[in-house]
Amino acid sequence: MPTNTFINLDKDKKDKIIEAALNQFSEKQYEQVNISDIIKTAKIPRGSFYQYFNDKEDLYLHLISGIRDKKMQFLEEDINNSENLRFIDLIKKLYMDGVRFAIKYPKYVKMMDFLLKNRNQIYDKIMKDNLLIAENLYASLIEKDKAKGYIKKDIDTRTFAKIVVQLTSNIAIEELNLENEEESYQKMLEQNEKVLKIIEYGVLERTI
Amino acid sequence: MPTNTFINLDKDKKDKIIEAALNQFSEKQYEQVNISDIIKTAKIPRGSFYQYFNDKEDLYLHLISGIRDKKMQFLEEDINNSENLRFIDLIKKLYMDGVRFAIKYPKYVKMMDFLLKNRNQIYDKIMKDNLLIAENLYASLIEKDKAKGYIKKDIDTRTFAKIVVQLTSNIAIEELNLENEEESYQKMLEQNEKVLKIIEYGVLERTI
DNA sequence: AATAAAAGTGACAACATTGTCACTTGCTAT
DNA sequence: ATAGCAAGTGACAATGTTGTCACTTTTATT
Repeated sequence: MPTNTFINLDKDKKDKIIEAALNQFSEKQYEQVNISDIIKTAKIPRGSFYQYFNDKEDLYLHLISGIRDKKMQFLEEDINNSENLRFIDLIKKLYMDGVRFAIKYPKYVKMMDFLLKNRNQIYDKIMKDNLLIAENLYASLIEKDKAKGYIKKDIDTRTFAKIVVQLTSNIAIEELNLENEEESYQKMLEQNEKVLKIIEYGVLERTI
Repeated sequence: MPTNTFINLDKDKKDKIIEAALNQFSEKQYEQVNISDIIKTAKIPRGSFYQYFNDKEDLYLHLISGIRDKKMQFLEEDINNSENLRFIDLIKKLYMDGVRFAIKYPKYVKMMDFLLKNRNQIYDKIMKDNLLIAENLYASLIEKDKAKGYIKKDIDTRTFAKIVVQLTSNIAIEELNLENEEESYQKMLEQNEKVLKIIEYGVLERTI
């Protein structure tokens, strides 16, 4: 956790530091980022950095926690309504809002992308739990939908949940192109549609 | 590429070096591996290393190329028979042989796993092409199956191919447990069955 | 204005790692 | 046996990075 000294800093200075860190972490993977670059960009002396944060990890976790808060604001409503929706429709909504989030905060998304694609200690610390929470949430919703007769009972719940976690966190992000927001948005949504269609109905021609 | 000096080394010494490198690269990600550890384990002097290889990347690419050769031996037959099989059955076979490979050469698989989960420059150099080749091969097979009426024509070929690449390279490997080969094998196959069943038939209850 | 506490500062030691180079050893062909 | 070439060797300079610490400056309190 950052020190109180950092918390009490005036907003401008705080922002400057966060911004500098974000620039680094959205361009390189965790191990490649070094404190020297951050303090150079933020124009703070070395000693100050260590007065604000324990080390690189401390700063990183602080950034991640900020991102998580922002993301929650976006998704809160969806999750509150999860009772009323079919699982597959909830996924669609979550996904659409995820795309909105990606467009609004591209650096956050790039930073999270590095995290997702770099399985290191920090990944374990942050994501293992989160992905498992998502997987568990999905699993319970899938079970409910099975009970309601929306989803085939002979589908393995766990596997289905894993697939959704995998695909939503991986495939569509390829389409994210910061140069052209509107196009990105369209492409990511389309990609999502196509993936979910396969999940919903399968690929095999019915030959009955 | 390794130098001739390395190529001409007697097999024992070569193996010792390869083995030492493999141990490192199957336990840590590329950036985390350092030459000092490798030469310490292989018990060769620093100068020798640089007489054999240009640098870490040179050694790494050499290892990868060895792995690729080994893997090809396993999959050759499957791919030669790809004409006669439905796409979905080819995937099943490729996958089963992939599992056999994983059991037989666990360190190779762990090393490749690090590569897959660490999107860096080297990943781009090695995998981008390979995954794209796989995706393209899959896409062409999917198209053929569509023509034959095995796969629904309104499925997006590219998306389907991407999903297969994603899922086959990610989900089942979680089950790899080097402590218990037999169990690993069973679990990985089961996991594969479940994933493919969802892809084949979809998850939605038919409510017609 | 004096004092104390908090914040800011940057030089520096400690450490880690890479690639080189001058030297040594071993091998081969005459 | 010896010249000449290939291979082996490890000390070392160069580089990069981290975290600390003694000192300075600023801010708050009386």
